[in-house]
Amino acid sequence: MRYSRYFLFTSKEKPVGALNVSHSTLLRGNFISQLSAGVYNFLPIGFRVLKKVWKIIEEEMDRIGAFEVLMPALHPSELWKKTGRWETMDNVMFKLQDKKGSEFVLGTTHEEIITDIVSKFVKSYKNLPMLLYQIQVKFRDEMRPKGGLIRAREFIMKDLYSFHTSWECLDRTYQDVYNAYQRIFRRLSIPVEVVEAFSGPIGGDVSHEFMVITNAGEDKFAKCSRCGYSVSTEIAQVFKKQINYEYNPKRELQKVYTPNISSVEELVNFLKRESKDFVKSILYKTEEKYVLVLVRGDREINEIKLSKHLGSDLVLANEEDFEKIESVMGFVGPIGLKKNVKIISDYSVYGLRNIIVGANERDYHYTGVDYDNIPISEFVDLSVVHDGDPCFKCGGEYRIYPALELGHIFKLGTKYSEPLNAYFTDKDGKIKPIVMGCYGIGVSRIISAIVESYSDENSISWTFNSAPFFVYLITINIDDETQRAFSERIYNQLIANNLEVLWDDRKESAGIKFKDWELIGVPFCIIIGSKISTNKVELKINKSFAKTVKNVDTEIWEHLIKNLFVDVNVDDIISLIKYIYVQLDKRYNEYV
RNA sequence: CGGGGUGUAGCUCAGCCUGGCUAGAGCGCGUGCCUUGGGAGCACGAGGUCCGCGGUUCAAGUCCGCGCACCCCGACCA
Repeated sequence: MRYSRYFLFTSKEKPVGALNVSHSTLLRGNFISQLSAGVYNFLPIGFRVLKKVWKIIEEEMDRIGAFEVLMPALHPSELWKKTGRWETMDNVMFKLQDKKGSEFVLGTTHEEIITDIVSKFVKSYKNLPMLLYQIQVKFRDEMRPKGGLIRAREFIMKDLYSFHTSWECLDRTYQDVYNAYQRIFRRLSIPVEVVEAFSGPIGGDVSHEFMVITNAGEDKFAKCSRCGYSVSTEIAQVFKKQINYEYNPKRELQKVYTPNISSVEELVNFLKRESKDFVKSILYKTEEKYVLVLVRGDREINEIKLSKHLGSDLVLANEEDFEKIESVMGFVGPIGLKKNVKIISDYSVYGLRNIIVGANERDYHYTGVDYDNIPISEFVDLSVVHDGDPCFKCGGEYRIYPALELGHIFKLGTKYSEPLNAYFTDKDGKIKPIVMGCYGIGVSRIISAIVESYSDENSISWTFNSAPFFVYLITINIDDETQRAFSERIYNQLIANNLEVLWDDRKESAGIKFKDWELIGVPFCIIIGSKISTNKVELKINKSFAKTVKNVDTEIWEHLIKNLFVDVNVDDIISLIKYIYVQLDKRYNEYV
């Protein structure tokens, strides 16, 4: 590709509103451009990267025997109503109507559609298991899109669905997909952490997330520094026997006047105490009763854990509910509750003395409360995991990492096959619901993840399998006939050897070309300049890319650094680049 | 969905408070000269629905109302 003819318009100015490296550099490098909030164009060079990632995913899906399909983005409402998600996913759906007034939705995900397809054709155990996937655009009306491709309203996703006669069969496929995902991320050189996860509204029991550690992400996970157990902070449990008890000296129980002060922050200031000296009391309503949940003031209740413990959906109590239990919103507490309300507490409250709680009376709190004077019916693990908490598996210490979710795999069971009537006839002639799994990868998000993992403010560093070109060829002075002619020979030879090259043949100053090479993030740079008169051509390697090369193969690395200046011999230059390309190709694509 | 902010040249922004004649700058773009190993220099030039609609006024980019879009913080979120 000749830069002078290409659709490539880089910018040296940092775009306003681009808060993280990937958003900023992808815009500056002209990989993407914004059409609307959370809606992006993939421009030619960005689309090249997308297709590279796409290809790796296709190869790994093929390898586990999945077949690629392409489903519509426009879905009639019927199927979504059958599974109930027309209502439960309403907050992220783009809904629309046709001219007749029939309702449609732009696909947020495709369980309904794929299950419908399979239900129509797959009727026998002989055709199971069956794996189908697609790489396609998804629509989610996020309240707040941000970070460029990281949280978009229209984005590209790989979604695989598997169909089975039994859970045992599903388990095997789940493991296959797990391994395939590991291979995909390894081939793209993305350092992922596999994390036990909450399955959320997609449903099902078991799930794993593939996360990359970065501040640009919006998720967190906890990892034990001793045993390595990784788990989403949404569900991370703590080891119950090792709570960090906080003992304060014992004091008299006192009722104190705290006018209009109900939040922990306000109380901290007003009473000159620390947030861990308070116990938050939150009143929940379950189907049949009220439950008051206690947690130390510097912690937050994890509603997923709480709901699981109570075995019921949760609703926060409202003003009316507080009247019913004769307490006051904002001043509720576990001492002197008039009505019988079940009180359960997070472990973090165990052992606390001289703590502060609401007095169930407007503008009053109790101080000097001891944990064993509160009628707590049980201590349970109910709070959001913190850095340093004891690991559920081994009692070691959790560390909390900020992360970006790239993939998520679920065992769905029959959640979709039953309502959508996807049944098969088994060997024994019995009709049974198909057992399903589903597996997603955020394809466009992967592009941001690669940039976040390896790049800085002014330069991207694509990995071997994601780079839009392998070689960036710079001709310092295109008006110099010797330089131009030599560059052209190199250019043609690179193409003849299937080495993807972007030739910066513009009539621009040298600095612009170097900066663009760095910004665009191509692994190799060949520089044809005035040193051609002393028979030398310079090779450069993207710094961050060099590190990845060094990590995977020191031999290739040694070979490289010996040859940063090479003699003007087209064949030698081409064979050097080709050699490195072939070695890396083997390393990343054959022996993974 | 709550709070805050912004909308003027392709991009980044000034001008608005205190209404007034031909709406500016830097970058980018075009032409010419010069230059070619780290985003050069000089000269000339093109480029505007001042977000939209309505109102006030002799007069609106500027003041008022409504709407739309985008950005930020929070809540929410496979």
